[in-house]
Amino acid sequence: MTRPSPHRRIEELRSEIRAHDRRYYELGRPSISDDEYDRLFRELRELEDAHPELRSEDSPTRRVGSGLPAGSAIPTHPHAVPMLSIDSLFGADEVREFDARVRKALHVGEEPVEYLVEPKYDGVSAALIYEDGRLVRALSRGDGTRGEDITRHLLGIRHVPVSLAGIDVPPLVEVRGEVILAKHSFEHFRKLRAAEGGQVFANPRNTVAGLLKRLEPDPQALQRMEFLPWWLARCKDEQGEDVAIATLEEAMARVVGWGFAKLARRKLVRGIDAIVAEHAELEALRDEEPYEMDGLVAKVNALALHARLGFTARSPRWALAFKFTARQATTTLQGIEVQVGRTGRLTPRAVLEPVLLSGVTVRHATLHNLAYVAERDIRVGDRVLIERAGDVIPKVLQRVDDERGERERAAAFAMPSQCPVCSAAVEVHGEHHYCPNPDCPAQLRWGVVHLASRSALDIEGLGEKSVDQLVQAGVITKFSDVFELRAERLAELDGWGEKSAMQVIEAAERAKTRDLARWIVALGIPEVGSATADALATELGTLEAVANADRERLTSIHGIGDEMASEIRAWFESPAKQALMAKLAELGVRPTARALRAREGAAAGQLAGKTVVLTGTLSSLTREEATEKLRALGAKVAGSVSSKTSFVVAGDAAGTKLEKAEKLGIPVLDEAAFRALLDASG
DNA sequence: CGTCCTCGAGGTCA
DNA sequence: CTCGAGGACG
Repeated sequence: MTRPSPHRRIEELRSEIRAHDRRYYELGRPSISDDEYDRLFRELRELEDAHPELRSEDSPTRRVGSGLPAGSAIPTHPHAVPMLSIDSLFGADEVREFDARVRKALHVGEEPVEYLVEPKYDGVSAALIYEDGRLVRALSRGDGTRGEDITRHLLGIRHVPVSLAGIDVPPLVEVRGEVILAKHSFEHFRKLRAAEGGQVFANPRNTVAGLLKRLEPDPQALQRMEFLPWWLARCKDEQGEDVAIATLEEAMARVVGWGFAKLARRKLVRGIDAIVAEHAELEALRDEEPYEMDGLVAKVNALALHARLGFTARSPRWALAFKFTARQATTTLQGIEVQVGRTGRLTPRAVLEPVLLSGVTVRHATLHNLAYVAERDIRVGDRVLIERAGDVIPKVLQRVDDERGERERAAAFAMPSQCPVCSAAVEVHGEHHYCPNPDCPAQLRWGVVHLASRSALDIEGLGEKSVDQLVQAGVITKFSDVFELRAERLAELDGWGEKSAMQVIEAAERAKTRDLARWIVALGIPEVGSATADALATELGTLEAVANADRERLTSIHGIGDEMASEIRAWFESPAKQALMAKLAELGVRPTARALRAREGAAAGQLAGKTVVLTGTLSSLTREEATEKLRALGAKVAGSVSSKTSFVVAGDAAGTKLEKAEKLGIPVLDEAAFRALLDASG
């Protein structure tokens, strides 16, 4: 095998890397994996190191920061043209008002104005200054009038041309744009950092900001960042006169011609309705975009009109930012409560100044445990960044620095040493704190809620609210009271009419003979959830058999090990639980025995041996129904995607499970395909 | 020992 | 729906 000469190979690598760079941008997706890209890049750098004579100014490797010794602080320079921010608007009405103001100022009557519209990518703004086609300086926004010198950082970024392409490059050019990190790069980076134990940033934007603030550029990290241009701030000819350019569209075309990335979603529209429509379209595409975007930016296209419209103190009058509903928000932490859960676990919970987040007002958010709070040094009074995980559960991501600088901060959060509900001395197990008192009212409350919940006995009319009330009133003082509710007693309480009382009593009555697996779940044995309950039910058949099974029998069941067996034995051997069981039996509780042959039936199903994962929302049936149907066909329905998953059924708004399935190359069925499968097997 | 999987916990709103 | 912790298993 003949080996190409270093010279040939270097040229090959350079052009290959440039080609990937280009595809990476124009398609918004890499044509090869990041690792593969890194490998090519490394090979090129090694070859260049070995053959200094073959180095070239325009090699992709020249982008990487040169590693000069750092000064004490990043120097700043003035912006020749102030770097203002664009006014953020939050509703179609505000956008229409903006347009009305523009048309009034321009005296164009009803004539629609032409706007250049593009996604507002969530990154960090930067200005790149080129003299005679060479990058001489890069500045951050700073305070708008002066920016920090981030030249060495920007040189390390792919697609920031060191020199502008083309023959007719004007002697002075300033291009502004956004330094961003694609979502998949952020993920990669986050995992890497977490593995190294380095600082982990909350989102791509913070990551970029953090990396640009470092005195010493981090070449590896910078290589993953990208630059998307959004404005040509200056373009001067030899005489120092503005080069004649009529529209923003034309200006951006030039920028692309010089070698900058082209925004696939930038588009020219006429009139305000088109902007509103584009906003809706982009918001729908939000999850599919490779970059985080938080809205849309629309700018008046004709540059002559920019001059006529001018600026307010803070922002240009010819540009608007139309934001999407926020998914992350910053708010003030007003307090930290400690909740006691069903298992006695103490969970700190953030009390927040109410803030609007993806369409809902968030007042509380989880703080998980003491370690989580301590690691982030979150204290009452801090400004905190919150997000709804999977657009559902709010959580506090991190503390954000207060612009007003360091203030006196509250004391660090500490877990109480006594249970906030029953005052029992708190015990610590690993990361978690527990109230050890089995009679703690909090445990009773959550225990009853759990027992009545959908996945357990599904007793209608016994939600959190009513359980609270009944526990408070002393109607429920132990689990078995649920099955001894009396209409006369309920009638004494507020909000309980004859009808609702009857309904709950009947629902409880029906619950007595619910399926065995549900009953096992309802008991609330530690470590025993629905999967384990299911296994116990199918293996042992009756509640008595479960209660009497010894360790050996238990651990012989697939999915049950030492730990679970101990918990199960301990539960059934505890005198209090034995009393409970006796009482339940006396009250007529007879869980419906599980037919042991259910397993054989399953084995014969069409989907026997398959593991299926559901994600997203199906429109024609609920998750439970889908799960049941799949089980009936012999499939195992798992909660998370792994290499063992046979296929994934993805409904609307599918989340990370879908991504993972795609990454692992696991087949994905959409709802239609899933229905077809069910029909074919049914 | 690493990988897979289950458990448990946590908002708001209709 | 998602995440971390930790149990089960090969």
